[in-house]
Amino acid sequence: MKLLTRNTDYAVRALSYIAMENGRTITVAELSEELKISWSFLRKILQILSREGLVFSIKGKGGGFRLAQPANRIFLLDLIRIFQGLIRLNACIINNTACPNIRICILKKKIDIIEKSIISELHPVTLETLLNQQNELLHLQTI
Amino acid sequence: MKLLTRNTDYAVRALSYIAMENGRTITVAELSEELKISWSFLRKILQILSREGLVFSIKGKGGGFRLAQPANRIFLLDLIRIFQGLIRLNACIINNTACPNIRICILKKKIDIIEKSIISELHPVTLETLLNQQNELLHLQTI
DNA sequence: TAGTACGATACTAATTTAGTATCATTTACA
DNA sequence: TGTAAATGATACTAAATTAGTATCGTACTA
Repeated sequence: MKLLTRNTDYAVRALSYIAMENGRTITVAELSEELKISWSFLRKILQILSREGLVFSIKGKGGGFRLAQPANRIFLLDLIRIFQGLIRLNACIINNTACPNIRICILKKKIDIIEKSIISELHPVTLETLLNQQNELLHLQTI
Repeated sequence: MKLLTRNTDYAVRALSYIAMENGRTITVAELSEELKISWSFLRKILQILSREGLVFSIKGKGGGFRLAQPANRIFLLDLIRIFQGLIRLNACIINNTACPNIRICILKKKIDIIEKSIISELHPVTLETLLNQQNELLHLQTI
């Protein structure tokens, strides 16, 4: 059971990289090189991010991608939604054409609680959060 | 993202059925019929439960399965472990040959918290819990 | 107008989950 | 004693999801 798939993971990394370049336009080629992630896969991911309005794209020579939103408006939960769909832990048992077995239903409550917990932990996490974290860590290392 | 796979789901149902028959020996054929679950799939699941010591089996004519432990000693978390492996939400990102990107590491904390929350919600859930729940519900309906 | 970049989309490959089949062994009992 | 009923072990197939690639088209810049 994975909380984040590779898509999401790479999206986070790509966005982080772009964010740290302060408005420079970044090509997939550069991202791929710097992050050591397959060019074509990254390409697809960036296309999706663009379609979803998280980055905007500039075509042609000198083109590339920039953030379409400030880092504190880019939420991890949105990335998860985009690449993995809504978080629904109980799809299997509960939505399964009306679970034919009443004795499992106590689990629904538990699962709802877990779902809420996941969301409440992840809700405050934005691209900015992740970047700040990095700065803090870097700072600590220099002390 | 599923919290429980079908394996686990069916295991719970099968064990519940067996538990409610008060020590009678139950065949896979009966389980399959009553629970409307594929015979061969159930068969495999019961074989695993047997190997893992949650039920014991009686071979030959008149044989079948019984619980090898009282219902309050059969934990949902064990079933999850058996059929899905340990709950490890961060396998992808963190254990991934040392996540090459420091900026993701704040997620580790969050993910650990979520993992703990899942475990603490599910830890108290035993077969007995699930059965009692059913009794309560049935009771309520008769009032 | 050539080259560089993204847009759309279809395709393949790998992994995980779900489900089936088969042969061997044990047991009850007619 | 031998046959049918049951599980044990294990290998296999199928479906679904995730991961990754390829290709052709379009826009932009120099």
